[in-house]
Amino acid sequence: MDREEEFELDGRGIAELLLHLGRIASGDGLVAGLTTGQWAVVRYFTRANRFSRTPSAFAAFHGTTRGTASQTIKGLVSQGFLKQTRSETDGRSVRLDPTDKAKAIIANDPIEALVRATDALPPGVRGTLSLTLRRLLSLVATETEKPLFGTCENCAHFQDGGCLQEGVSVHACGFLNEPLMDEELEQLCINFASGRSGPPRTNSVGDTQQ
Amino acid sequence: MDREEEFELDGRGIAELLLHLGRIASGDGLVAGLTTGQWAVVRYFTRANRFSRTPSAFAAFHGTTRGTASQTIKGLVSQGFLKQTRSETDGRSVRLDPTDKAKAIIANDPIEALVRATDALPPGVRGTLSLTLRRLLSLVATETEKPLFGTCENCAHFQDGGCLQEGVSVHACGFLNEPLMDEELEQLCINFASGRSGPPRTNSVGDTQQ
DNA sequence: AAAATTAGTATCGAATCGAAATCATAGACT
DNA sequence: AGTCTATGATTTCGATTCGATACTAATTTT
Repeated sequence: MDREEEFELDGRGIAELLLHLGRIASGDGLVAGLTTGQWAVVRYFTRANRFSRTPSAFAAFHGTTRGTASQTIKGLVSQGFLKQTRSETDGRSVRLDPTDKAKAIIANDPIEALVRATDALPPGVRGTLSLTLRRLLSLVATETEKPLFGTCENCAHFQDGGCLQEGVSVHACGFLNEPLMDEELEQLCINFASGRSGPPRTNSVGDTQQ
Repeated sequence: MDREEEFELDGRGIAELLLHLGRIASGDGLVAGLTTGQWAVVRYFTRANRFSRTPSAFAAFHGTTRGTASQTIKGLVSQGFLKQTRSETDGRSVRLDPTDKAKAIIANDPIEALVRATDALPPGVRGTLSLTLRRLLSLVATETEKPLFGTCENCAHFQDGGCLQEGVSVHACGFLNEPLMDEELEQLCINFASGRSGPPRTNSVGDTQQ
């Protein structure tokens, strides 16, 4: 059935291909007035959870310095894509939330071509690709000693309260001792710790207070 | 058997993951004295075939302007990583060949962490990944109207001379009307045209002069 | 209270990049 | 012949980026 058979590259070929694809997909310079670096910031702050929406967390995520991150963020704040609020518990820290303008411009993200191409993959292939890329990222992040970001779904700190009552679930982060809202469970977190392997969020045996 | 099950992202999640992996894998700024952009140039010119080792071809490949490409190349020439020779057939064109110094430094390529991680994948997974990435690149390149580079293996211009005698094969490029050496068959080419689907390099039916 | 750590910002210089202009060669067409 | 257009490469310029460094302020540790 399938045309194109017998196409297997070595590790280096795949690594170069992956880099090239990322480069092509992120577009030449300015798209919709934002540079490649600015797009990365907007993407991050619309994807990260509230604990991770800080300049330092972004710098760690993106593998750059805090100085550079601070500068790029400053530009986006002045353009109205991010809104800065000081932390109430820590006088040094600031949190940056994406504005409606940021959420709107995501539709013009230059990587949309890659998004569409990926969505067009067969579901099974897409699932395999997720897993493979995730595994590669884990290996590379470990080797280069960079923090690995992830979601609650397979985080060791995640505490699943199970289905409490009437379809209302209670979850929490064991690392920060903070309750989590449902939509936060799939946001990126800097405090991610690999470990949780169980099935995703169902009532199984646990000591759920029911 | 496998731990981590049920991990499937949507198209956007995968696209962002892919970009992030590429970013992390290509290292922070300077590695071994070369910048990210310079590494991309060195990689390209050690991988491309002789028809494609020009500033313009690299610019097309990398999705940048000829001016930027020319500048980066100039720096690498003066550092002794590339050697420039003028074309004999076209007075405007120059060809850039990687020096031994370039071939040697590839061992310190910052993407080696990703290369190792990819090599550690099971062969089947690696094959699937090759195909998937290749397909994504093809879709994205088409949509963004960028040239798609590829190798002779599945190029429509490839003319397989078959096994002529004593294990000596004769191949040629139908687009440039040029004979091809064996090691050139797996080098990147800017004149790649998708189309050739047959099995890789065996005697089948063709009008081979035997 | 002092020292060390952390979060964020500011500054500076080098490098990057895109846009536009420039130059030389090649090819097409009258 | 000649002219016009297209192409390959380079240069220049200005804006931006980035990393390194220094710095301020708040927090934590000792």
